[in-house]
Amino acid sequence: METMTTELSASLEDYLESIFLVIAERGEARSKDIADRLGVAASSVTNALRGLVKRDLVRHEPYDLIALTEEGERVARDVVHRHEVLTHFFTEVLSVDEKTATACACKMEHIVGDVILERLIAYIEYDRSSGNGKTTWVEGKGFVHHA
Amino acid sequence: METMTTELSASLEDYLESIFLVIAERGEARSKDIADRLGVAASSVTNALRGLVKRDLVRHEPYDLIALTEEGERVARDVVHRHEVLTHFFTEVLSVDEKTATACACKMEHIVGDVILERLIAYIEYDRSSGNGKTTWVEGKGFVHHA
DNA sequence: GCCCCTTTTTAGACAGAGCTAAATATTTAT
DNA sequence: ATAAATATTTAGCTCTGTCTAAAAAGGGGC
Repeated sequence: METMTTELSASLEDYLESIFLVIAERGEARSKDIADRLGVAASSVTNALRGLVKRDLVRHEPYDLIALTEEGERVARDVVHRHEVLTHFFTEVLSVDEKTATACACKMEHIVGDVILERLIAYIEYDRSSGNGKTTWVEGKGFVHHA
Repeated sequence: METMTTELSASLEDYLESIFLVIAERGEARSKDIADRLGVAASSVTNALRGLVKRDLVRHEPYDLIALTEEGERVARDVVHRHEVLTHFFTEVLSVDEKTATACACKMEHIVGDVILERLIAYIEYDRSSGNGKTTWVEGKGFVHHA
């Protein structure tokens, strides 16, 4: 049957996410933007684009702008979503600093599955809508609940 | 200077962890045990051992048992620790089922840094020593606090 | 002591993802 | 309009980490 859609690698997810974000920020995306953002060589982008085009997640003619397909945009949004939920959880619930939170989210976004993501979202919500007091991180004490 | 200790890869961390656990369980570890546990070919283990020996994390003479160096044991314990904390957090705090928790922990253990790990530990402790009531996951409702 | 079975290692291939250098397009500025 | 600057692609290399097949080592039973 060969409908075997190989699972998207962490690397390709990163490229896809970058393309999505660059388009969101600048209206269009070229190779160089992606290379700069990811800190890789331009040729690595060309290379990754081949993989993404092959999987029908990206549309791209040589030397032209980079565009996402419907499916590509869907997947990209999903990665971004995972990234945001994780960052949020780390900063809001665990009181971790932005930089550390983002760094970890960047790697975890390729790993975390639906079930855990759902629970993290629920936990953030629970934490936010604290009708039962607030839990905060206190240096030297750990997490503390204030009524 | 070349004292450049390259960061241990996720893959090598997995091998190291397996060696540690097999030794803990059976008293000794051979190639085959590791291959079976990780579900890889025997030759992949031989290969990985080269990397671990080179980094002085493992002692190994051809055809002989596999042993950890002091440093190797330290690193292995650290990986196992991260694994356990993560699994714990997922099952205890997020009420995720064992299998899903373990699967995610297996990947995250190679990623999560000290700061976040510390916070997770604190959160587990906070959750456990609930002198302020208990927070539990309720299907269809999310997390709920019981006084 | 020797044969057979299992384990381990070697050898060689391959895929993924990165790099540099060189070739080729495109864009911009004079 | 063309030369210079910039961007993109190609070609070829490297490193990990995996695999399979074949060779070599070890261990037991008899």
